[in-house]
Amino acid sequence: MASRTIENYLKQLWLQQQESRGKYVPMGKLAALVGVTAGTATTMVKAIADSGLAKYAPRAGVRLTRAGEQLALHVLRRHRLLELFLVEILGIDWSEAHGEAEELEHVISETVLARIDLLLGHPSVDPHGDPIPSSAGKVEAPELCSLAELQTGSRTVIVRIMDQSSEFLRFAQTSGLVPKAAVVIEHNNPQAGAISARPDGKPPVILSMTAAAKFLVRPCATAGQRRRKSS
Amino acid sequence: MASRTIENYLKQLWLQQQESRGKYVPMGKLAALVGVTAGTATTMVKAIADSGLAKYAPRAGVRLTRAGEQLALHVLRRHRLLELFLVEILGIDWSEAHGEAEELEHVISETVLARIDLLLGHPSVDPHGDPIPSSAGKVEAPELCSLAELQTGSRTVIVRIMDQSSEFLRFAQTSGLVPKAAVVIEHNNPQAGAISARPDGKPPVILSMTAAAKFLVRPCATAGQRRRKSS
DNA sequence: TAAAAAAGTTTGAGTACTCAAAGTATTAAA
DNA sequence: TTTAATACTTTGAGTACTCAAACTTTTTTA
Ligand SMILES: [Mn+2]
Ligand SMILES: [Mn+2]
Ligand SMILES: [Mn+2]
Ligand SMILES: [Mn+2]
Repeated sequence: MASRTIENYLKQLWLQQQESRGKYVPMGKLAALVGVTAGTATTMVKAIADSGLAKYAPRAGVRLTRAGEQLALHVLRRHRLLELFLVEILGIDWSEAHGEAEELEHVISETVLARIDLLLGHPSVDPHGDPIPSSAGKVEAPELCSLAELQTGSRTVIVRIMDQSSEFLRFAQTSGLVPKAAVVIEHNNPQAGAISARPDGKPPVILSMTAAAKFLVRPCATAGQRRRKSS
Repeated sequence: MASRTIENYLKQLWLQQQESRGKYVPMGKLAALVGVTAGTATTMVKAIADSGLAKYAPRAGVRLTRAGEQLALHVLRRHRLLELFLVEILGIDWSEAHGEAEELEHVISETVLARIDLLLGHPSVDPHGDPIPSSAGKVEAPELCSLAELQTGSRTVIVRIMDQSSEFLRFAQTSGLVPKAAVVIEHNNPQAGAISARPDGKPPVILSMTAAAKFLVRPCATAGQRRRKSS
């Protein structure tokens, strides 16, 4: 069994590989994500590579092997099921669930995980809209566009939030920008570099393009155009 | 914050001190409970004593200080609330709950613990009938007698089981000897060294005195005599 | 009471991390 | 194209455990 330290490295690696479409993750990036110095990351990555969970290319970066990916997805499944469980069953605040799950993900047994999964009705997404990998280690993340890409007058529904920090999540919650919330884009002038989005039954919220890009939505169709089919 | 290693030492120390009425716990005993060699226990105990959580008397043993006791009770509270939670909410088997809780007790936050406590309705005993320490660090364990002490013909109710091993718990469960079960003592001849107890609606179970002593009951009044008042 | 057994302690070494600081390779700037 | 900045790696050392084996003290047995 992988130690909790290694589980954290693998999970961050998987998450980062999603961002940078399969490219080698640079050491500095990984070190920052895990919260250690670059030297520590280098040492650990070499050990991880030796156990066959990743491929290490000196001075280029690291990439998970198939085995490493599977293990990472197992950890991610535990993390996301736990987040949902904490929010739905225990009533823990949305913004705190991530931090709690970060610890619990390493000590929950398969038995307990299976009961949680059952109790939640085999859910497919966590409280932030992130997909929950199956127990067989599969995830399907549909292509989504963000609030930043929608034109003035569009109506859409938020499905996923791409930031786990409790400050951002608290802001999102008080603004009403939560998964399943219907939203109208009141203004999106590319020149302004900011948009105004109004969640159903709430006052409009002003967002920078950076902030708006963190809210993934569906459907993507904008006011003037119909969107082409996507997988 | 105490590491999970130290939390385990403290908890075992507290549990053992209950058995041996406050006497110093010998190193060998502690080592066996924690599952390390005597040398390791000696080293760790010296460190624990240095941080003020225990008093170490070389070649005599260890004893918790007030601070150590409080910390131990906090761990025990987490352990027992978790056991009940695992059984009641997640439907984990009675015999497995202890092992699961052994890991979880070190990573649950105060926030999550408070929610579990609330969800369970501030319970006072765990699934084995062990009392749950209050958040202020108080436990009251009423004086109880065991099945072994009852005379032939006595009727009583099981309230607590003094063995956490999953084999013993499975045996207890299939026999019907669980907390809250009503039991009649069919035979208890001191010369035989074994008793026969019949749980309500179940066939009688033969128990050695050692096994019978693990089932704590109330009331203690036997067939022929009335029991004197106890605190 | 001396020898043997048991219980406890110390020492030396190993694992699994971690960091700071020094050294090396790669990339960007001048 | 030399120089400087950046990224990465290596080295040496520290923490928090752990064990095996040697040693010491206490208790038992003869
Ligand atoms: Mn984690
Ligand atoms: Mn999440
Ligand atoms: Mn434990
Ligand atoms: Mn218990």
